[in-house]
Amino acid sequence: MESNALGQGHITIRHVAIHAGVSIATVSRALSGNRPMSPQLQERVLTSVDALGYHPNLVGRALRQKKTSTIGLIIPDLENPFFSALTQRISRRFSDSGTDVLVISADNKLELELRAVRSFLGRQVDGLVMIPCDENESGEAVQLASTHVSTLQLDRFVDGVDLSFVGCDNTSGINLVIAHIDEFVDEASQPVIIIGGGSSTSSGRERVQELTRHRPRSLVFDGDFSFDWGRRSIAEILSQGIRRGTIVTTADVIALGVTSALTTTGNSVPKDFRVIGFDDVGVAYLAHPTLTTVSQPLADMADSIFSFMITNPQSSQLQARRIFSPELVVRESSPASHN
Amino acid sequence: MESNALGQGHITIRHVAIHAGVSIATVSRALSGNRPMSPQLQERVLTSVDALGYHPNLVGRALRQKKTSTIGLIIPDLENPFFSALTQRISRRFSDSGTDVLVISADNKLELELRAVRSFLGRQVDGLVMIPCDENESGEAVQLASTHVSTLQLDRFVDGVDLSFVGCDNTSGINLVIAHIDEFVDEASQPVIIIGGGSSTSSGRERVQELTRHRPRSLVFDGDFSFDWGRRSIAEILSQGIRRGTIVTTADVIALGVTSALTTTGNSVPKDFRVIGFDDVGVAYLAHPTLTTVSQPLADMADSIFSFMITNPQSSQLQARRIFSPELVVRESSPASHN
DNA sequence: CTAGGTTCGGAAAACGTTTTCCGGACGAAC
DNA sequence: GTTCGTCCGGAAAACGTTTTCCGAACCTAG
Repeated sequence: MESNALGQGHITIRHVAIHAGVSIATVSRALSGNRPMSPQLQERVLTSVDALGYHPNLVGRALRQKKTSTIGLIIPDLENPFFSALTQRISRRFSDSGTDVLVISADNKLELELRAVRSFLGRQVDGLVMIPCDENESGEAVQLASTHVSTLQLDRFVDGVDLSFVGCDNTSGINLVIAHIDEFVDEASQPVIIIGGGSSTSSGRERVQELTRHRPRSLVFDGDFSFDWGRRSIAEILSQGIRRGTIVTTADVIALGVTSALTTTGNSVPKDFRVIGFDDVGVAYLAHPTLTTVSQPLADMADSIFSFMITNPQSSQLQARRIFSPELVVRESSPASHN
Repeated sequence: MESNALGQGHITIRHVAIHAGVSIATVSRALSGNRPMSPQLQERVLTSVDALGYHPNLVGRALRQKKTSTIGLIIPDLENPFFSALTQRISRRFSDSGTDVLVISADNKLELELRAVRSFLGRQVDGLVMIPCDENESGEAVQLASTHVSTLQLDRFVDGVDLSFVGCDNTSGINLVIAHIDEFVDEASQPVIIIGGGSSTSSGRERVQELTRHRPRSLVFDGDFSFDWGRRSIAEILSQGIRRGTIVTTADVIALGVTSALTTTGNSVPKDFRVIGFDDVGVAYLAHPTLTTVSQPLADMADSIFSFMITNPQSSQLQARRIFSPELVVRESSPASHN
């Protein structure tokens, strides 16, 4: 395959310079437009570039410029559709900007998360966006990142670290849910069944906290952000003899597992159990029944991340906290007032 | 945040050398273990490394070593759960290997795909794995990649490019589906309704081709690999007055949209329509009804990619074609023989 | 005691860029 | 005709590593 005309390795700027009969500096300038030059000379250089199929080595460039035109994105779990949607939106937002977004999945493991941070730092990313795995245990990783590069926490934050953050207002999101539930006369002010997903993440904890604040005597089950936990939680609930109620989950993935397990076991949604999710991932409206949930403004969040990364001077101390307001989307799993 | 003890930028190997009172070369060797050295000296160096919080600049290393310990992965659409599952498996497989997997999403756009290739090549990845967006139009990107770095096509391949490939045997997968359908006496050898997802991808095309080979008079609808296309296709089918049949889709995402639209419009699955997917993504068994589908051996595929990338000498011409056999998973959307 | 080998640390080259600095050529102004 | 800018191209330094090469020191064997 090596279609390289010259004997040895890759084609470098030096080869182009020789081919065009100019200096290395000239080639660099012709390509970058960094300094004006005579059009015919530039033309000559560009012809050589094309002829040789030269592509600049970004590693060399990065070393010299101390800048990689790259930001890192660390995701706890790519299989969580909320995170993959977020990833997609962020990439899309950056796609025209000249810096590209490199993604590493931490697979929900603290060790891998830390390794990902180290890797990105070593690779000299210009910025780092991370969704921390754990509110407490991810401190080391986040701390390390933030001391070396402009870092942004996304969706979840780490306790004690005073660092920039982009996310949604979980409290107000839950308040929308509560207000919605209160429309049902039979359920108003009654305890609910709360199925949480990892109280060791800030967003998971915040959502559960706000729920229990409004409905103190609620039943709380805690697991992780997965379909499977949703399923398993229902097994537990049914085994406790519970046969009806309003189930509020802290993520759509959980809610989908919940409705699946409920209908499989012959329980009706929303007749026996109302189910409410959070995030509004794409599959939420495909579920059967379609899922009432709280929708996060992904595009706005991506915009915010973008402007933070682009405009933020490297070592700027300014800590932005951009909290976005979510919206309630009522669907079949907990239909509106008419009960 | 810059906790850097010295005035200027980052801590380099030079700072460590000065701090430990040794040469740069010694620091490098102490860290890499590249050449044996007296334990006490090594100890001294490592102490300085810790004291200063030094982390090697991988850009510098990469430039020198002509190797980045990195492979690139280009995904057409991260929101497609099959691709995100695949991504997750691949990352996981590489996680202990010292090379990390960087992901870029092409957002189903040829232009972004090409840009991603260029970016990865410029960044000197040691290998490139890509799921091409389009069987014909992605040729340029794949070609470009393959002339510069050891490249692997995944799940889909590009026409005309003779290049290594890892994927599943779509033909045998569809044959499993056909055999399954033939168990229904009322449907045996009857035409089916085929809902394809982009005949401009090799896997999409292969699946539809094999289906029409067995069921020549089938109705074929072609769209893309998305939930939404699944939904829309049903609108079209119903508008044609079709009220029962066996629907075979070429991807679970489509099938999920299909079942969703069917149940929403009051049609029963599997009573009126049987629905069959492909891929066996995580949500397939959460759907209502749970989805019959063809399961791809993701872990085996990830293993194969790993060994190709690790063992494959850079410019080795050997073209591996690792085709894995999928398995049929029968669930509620097209229950087994008893009809 | 010397010759030869082995060990181990340092100086410096190399990787592929960008960019600073320098110097030559040219034009204009006095 | 000299001087001063201005323009434009090249030489070379710099970025942070790794690795080759060299040389000093020490040890062993003859």
